[in-house]
Amino acid sequence: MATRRFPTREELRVWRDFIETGELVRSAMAARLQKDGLSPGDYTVLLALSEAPGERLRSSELATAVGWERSRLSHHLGRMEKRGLIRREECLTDNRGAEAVLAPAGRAIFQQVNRPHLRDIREIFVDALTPAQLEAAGEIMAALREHLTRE
Amino acid sequence: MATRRFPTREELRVWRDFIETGELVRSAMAARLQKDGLSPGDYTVLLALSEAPGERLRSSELATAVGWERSRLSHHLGRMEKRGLIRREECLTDNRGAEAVLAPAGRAIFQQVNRPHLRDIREIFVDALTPAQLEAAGEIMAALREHLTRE
DNA sequence: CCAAGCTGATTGACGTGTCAATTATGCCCG
DNA sequence: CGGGCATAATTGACACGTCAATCAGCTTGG
Repeated sequence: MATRRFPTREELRVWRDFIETGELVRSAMAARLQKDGLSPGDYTVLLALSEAPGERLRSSELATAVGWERSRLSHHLGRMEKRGLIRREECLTDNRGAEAVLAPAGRAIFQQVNRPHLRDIREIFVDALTPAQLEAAGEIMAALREHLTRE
Repeated sequence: MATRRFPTREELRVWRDFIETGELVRSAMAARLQKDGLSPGDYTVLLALSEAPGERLRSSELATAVGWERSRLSHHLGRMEKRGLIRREECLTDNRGAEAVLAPAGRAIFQQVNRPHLRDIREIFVDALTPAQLEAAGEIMAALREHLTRE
């Protein structure tokens, strides 16, 4: 079969569903986190720092750990620092470097939020799908990623 | 089997893959549209207006057509108007109302961008998946949506 | 050694999205 | 008819993300 130039109506429908449902799911999760005053980004950063040795990471390591651009992380850490969730310290081994350190308030809110958040993942995502669908979802995401990075 | 309290490691992996892959795919598409100077939001609005009778819609109809909150639409239309992509006119039948009208520049850019965009959907999304995966994706999105609105 | 270039991180400008407040008009009931 | 409530839309404040520019410190080849 020759490569079709344009998607069919049905393919287009699935594409739009993919985009819109993704937005719906993310915003549903964001709303739940927001009740405890955290954004999804906040949670991501707090999780990474919580798991890091000494609850601290170089900015660049943190950036690759969460898959963000440096600049995005820098802005986000600035906001989190202002709220007292993290501290910034200079790096001893490289004077250019900066380290982000989990602050007490950050540790406290993370511990308070983590288990409810895991339950929310189950309620919003896992419980919505059959085991077969969940497996298929994993494969679909892998295929999309693979295809994207292959270009 | 009793309802598990927390997701398993594998379920968590799929959840994170779902979120991250969604972001990857959306940003890949955004990058392609950006080459023609359009954001995904711009495209959505231009598409809706192009298909509307008279290439015009009441703000509230446009909002429900694209599934946005009023306020978001208002901000976005403001930016698009500043760039000359749309015009705003008063509504004759309801003095509170406003209509968004496709401007010549908006029509031109949309016609220029639409076919390449459809090709991009095929390249980024459709071509990455087998027909079975595409069908499964549709069902998974439907299940997630259904589950969300059911709460 | 030291200038040139690379790397780590921050900053500013700007587009985008949400929430709450505001403005203006329509509509209904007493 | 007119006070009160609903509705249409906008606005302002702020969080978030990207891009390009910047700055400081490391590193290396001539």
